[in-house]
Amino acid sequence: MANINQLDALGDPTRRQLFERLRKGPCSVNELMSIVPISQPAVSQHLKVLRDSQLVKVEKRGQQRIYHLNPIGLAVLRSYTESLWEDGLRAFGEEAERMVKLEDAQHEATKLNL
Amino acid sequence: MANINQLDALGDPTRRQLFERLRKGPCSVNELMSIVPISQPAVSQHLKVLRDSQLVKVEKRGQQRIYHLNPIGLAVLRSYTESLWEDGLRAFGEEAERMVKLEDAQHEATKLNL
DNA sequence: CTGATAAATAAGACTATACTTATATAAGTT
DNA sequence: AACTTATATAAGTATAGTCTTATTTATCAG
Repeated sequence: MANINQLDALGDPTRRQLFERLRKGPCSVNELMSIVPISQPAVSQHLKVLRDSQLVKVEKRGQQRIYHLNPIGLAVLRSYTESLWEDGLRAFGEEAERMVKLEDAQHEATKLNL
Repeated sequence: MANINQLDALGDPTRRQLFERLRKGPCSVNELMSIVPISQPAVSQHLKVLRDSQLVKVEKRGQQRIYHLNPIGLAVLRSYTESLWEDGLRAFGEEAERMVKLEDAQHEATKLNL
């Protein structure tokens, strides 16, 4: 199974908060610090995890680091959930089929009880 | 921000293994135990997390519990990554726009250097 | 009813990981 | 060059969360 460590990266609430901020647009570490009640190093560590998962990338602007969404990780995650959804549809289809059969059976049963 | 704890649920590798098995079709706890090198209670605990996130649901069959994918959680996760992808496209679009501008500028510069 | 099998829950141990403080790097300012 | 601002890295601590063993609940077979 491939590297779906985007899920690991998003598996932490604090990291999700940072990530959710980045969804709205690029942001410096300094600004990211202000939206989460932890120290600067902690923020940097979270950002490293997000970077490693390619959900996010950095751009150097002077002494600042501007964080952005990284389409690569987003694409991986999307294609994963997309294929997952297909499996779900299949599963749900089978379920629906069984439910239909059950309904039919009940319908037959009902007719017999007339 | 809504309840995206599907991401918490999938933020653990062992849990992902179990979940990946369930993608292929329904499965009893007993069978799930065999694909992961941990005790039965540990498996049950993971399944509880997956259930709570609605990624998975149980069907009682005699003394067995058959686990299935649950379309609800899959749908939530999918719609989340879908909107995420849109944000990514927007971000990538802006980036592309900037790159185009940069190319234009370089093109102009090149022309000036003729 | 007794015993066996399947799974869940309880409680505590162990571990991974999210924090902290301290320090390093690197760019900008005077 | 010395000082400040912005971020990253290092190393150790604290804690959340993943395990374990023991026990409970529930269903089936004799």
